[in-house]
Amino acid sequence: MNTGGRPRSEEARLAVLHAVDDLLLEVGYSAMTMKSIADRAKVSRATVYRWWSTKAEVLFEASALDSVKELTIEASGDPRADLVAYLDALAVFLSRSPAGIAYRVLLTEARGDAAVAELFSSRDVLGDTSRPVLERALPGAVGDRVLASFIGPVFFWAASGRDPADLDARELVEAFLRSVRP
Amino acid sequence: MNTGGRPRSEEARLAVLHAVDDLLLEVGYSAMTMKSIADRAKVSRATVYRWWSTKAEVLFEASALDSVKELTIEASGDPRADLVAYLDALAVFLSRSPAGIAYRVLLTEARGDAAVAELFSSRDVLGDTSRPVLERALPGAVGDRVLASFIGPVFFWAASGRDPADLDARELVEAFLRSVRP
Amino acid sequence: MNTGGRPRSEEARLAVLHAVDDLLLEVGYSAMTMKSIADRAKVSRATVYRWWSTKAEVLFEASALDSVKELTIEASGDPRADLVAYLDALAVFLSRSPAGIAYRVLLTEARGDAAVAELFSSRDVLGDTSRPVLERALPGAVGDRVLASFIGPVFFWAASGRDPADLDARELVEAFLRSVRP
Amino acid sequence: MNTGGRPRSEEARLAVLHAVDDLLLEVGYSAMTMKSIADRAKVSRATVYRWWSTKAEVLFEASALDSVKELTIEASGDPRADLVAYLDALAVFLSRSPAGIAYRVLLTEARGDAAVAELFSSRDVLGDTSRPVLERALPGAVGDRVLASFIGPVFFWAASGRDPADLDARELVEAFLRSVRP
DNA sequence: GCATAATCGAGACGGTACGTCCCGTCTTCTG
DNA sequence: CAGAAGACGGGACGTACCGTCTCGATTATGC
Repeated sequence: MNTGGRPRSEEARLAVLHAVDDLLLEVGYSAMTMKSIADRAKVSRATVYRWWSTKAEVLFEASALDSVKELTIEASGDPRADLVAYLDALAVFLSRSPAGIAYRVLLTEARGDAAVAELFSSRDVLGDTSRPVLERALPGAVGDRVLASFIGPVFFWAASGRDPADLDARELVEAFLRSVRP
Repeated sequence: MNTGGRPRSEEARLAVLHAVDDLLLEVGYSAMTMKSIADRAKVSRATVYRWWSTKAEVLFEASALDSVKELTIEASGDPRADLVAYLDALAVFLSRSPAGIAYRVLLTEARGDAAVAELFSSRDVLGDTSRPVLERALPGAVGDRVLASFIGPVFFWAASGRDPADLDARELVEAFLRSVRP
Repeated sequence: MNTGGRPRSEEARLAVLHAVDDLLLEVGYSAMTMKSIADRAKVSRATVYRWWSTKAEVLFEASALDSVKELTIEASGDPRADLVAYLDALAVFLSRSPAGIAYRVLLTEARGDAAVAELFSSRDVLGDTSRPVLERALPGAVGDRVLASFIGPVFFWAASGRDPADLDARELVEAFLRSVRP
Repeated sequence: MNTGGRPRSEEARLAVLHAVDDLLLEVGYSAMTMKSIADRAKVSRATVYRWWSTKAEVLFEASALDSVKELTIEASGDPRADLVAYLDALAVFLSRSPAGIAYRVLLTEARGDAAVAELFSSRDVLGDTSRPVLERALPGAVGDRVLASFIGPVFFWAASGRDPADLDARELVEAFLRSVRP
């Protein structure tokens, strides 16, 4: 058996992923086309299609790694400070980071596009990154409801286009903690 | 003076708005095209363009009226019950109602499309409808932060595709009230 | 029986006919639209359609009168000079006059458009105007073949875009006369 | 160096040229649209536009080769017979042949459309094909005036919709020769 | 070193939506 | 009634992108 053939160009792969990041910020999701991605990456259109079926897929791969990286909070020893740090990171992520913008866009796309929904089924970025932080502060009490109460306010703030700088994460965490501990 | 001209067809207007509602649910926002709207509404494409510039605009008009209607909670005399009713209505709105789906999609579209962002600047549906209900329960204390804490959890729940039936609005309201009243 | 009603506006009629003449020269036949005619004539589109079915019809009416006028040669007493005068008039008509341009365009349109062909069946402008002049020079000898020999060279000259000033009508008439009188 | 790219489809090219020929006869020039050409040729509209800017350009290419072919008269040894043969061919060409119809239509279109006029500047089909035949009969005497006298009558005959069968080419040639040789 | 094989670029292909323009018809108001 | 205004359904315009394809050129592997 011949396992030969020219190997995939890592250079091309990275060029595409970076192009997608750039274009998302510059022109937005709907104005970003497979053609504009290929042109920006200086790669042929066929090369993009060879490795990704849709722009949602490219975008997902482009943001997946960054998402976890940007939302991972090291344990500082002070669980309450970690919660504040997480919300701060989340606010910036959802409002400013290409990966976070991509996350919001793809989440919206997921409704009405089963292929995109499928991408999310394998990985719950916000849940996976927030749960450890929450567990440190509230051991054993972290269900979906509590998680939504923690993340929701910041998520809504970012989604509705408000400035993350106007958020007071410390105040939000205190309110959150009051809400779970009567 | 001649004020002439054939009057606008109300029939055509409504057909378009209904077509948009239908298509949003059936095929989703990005697969919905101006052509498919016109075809579904049995209206010429030019007629759609005559009155709306983009599909975002049609969608906004189609959902604006319904949005307020679906989120308006009559004062029952029990402010706490009204909060519960609002969150229930909000969960259904964001997860199931065409108007609510449209709201989420347009909000995402607003980032990176100034024209869509402009549409929202004139009308803050969630704020306008929730603020009166909150004011009845917490007179004088309703800033943006409090509003985000109230709405956020449900918004996140719906945005991440979770079932609104699994939400316990009563519990959410109690947690919310604990968070604001130390 | 009611014979009342507002009478047709002669002003509008003339405005349309002049607009057609102007547009034919300025933008050519195919770029001339019913809308541009109406706009140029400062007349409503419906008014144009009320009196003419197609732009070919307007053009025909606009050029019919002028055509005969421009090609009618008074008998000078010298039949040969009249032939020269006719060819000179014909060259200018076909190359420069709006009516003549219209004539050539409509003649081409006639092939493949029965409605336009119909317009010509009632009136043979070139035949009607040239025949009397020819009869004066060659009594009794004017068949279609002779007429074609007389008109043809100038017609071809104009049709192929050559300058009418480069034509020597006197020489053409002499050649023509040599050709018919052995 | 990469000179790559999928090669042009000769099949598509011919399908378009034939479609144009067919449509010209069936529906005429103005009713022939770029869309109808593409549909008839079973080719995408973009493919037509990729290679030709306007329907005039397609039509020109479709008729150019045939035009010369249909109007080329082999020297028979009898110059006078060759002139008759040319006029016969010309009459059929202008009245019946798709290429000839196209020639007449484009010539009319050339007035008022500089792009079409440009097409003709590179190639004078009637002049190029008739001049050699004329030179054999009248060596050294073939100017534009003589050429117009030779071609004009047949051109007018065809342009005004008369039947080419009613033309007597032999008689026309004799008249022509009388006109040039006193 | 030389076939094999997969990648890469370039760019044509059939297709579809875009937003615009004009078609010819209509509906309403004004003169 | 005529005429102006202008909306209507329809359809072609020329452009852009879709996803697929067919090339020649390149870069690995394995004989």
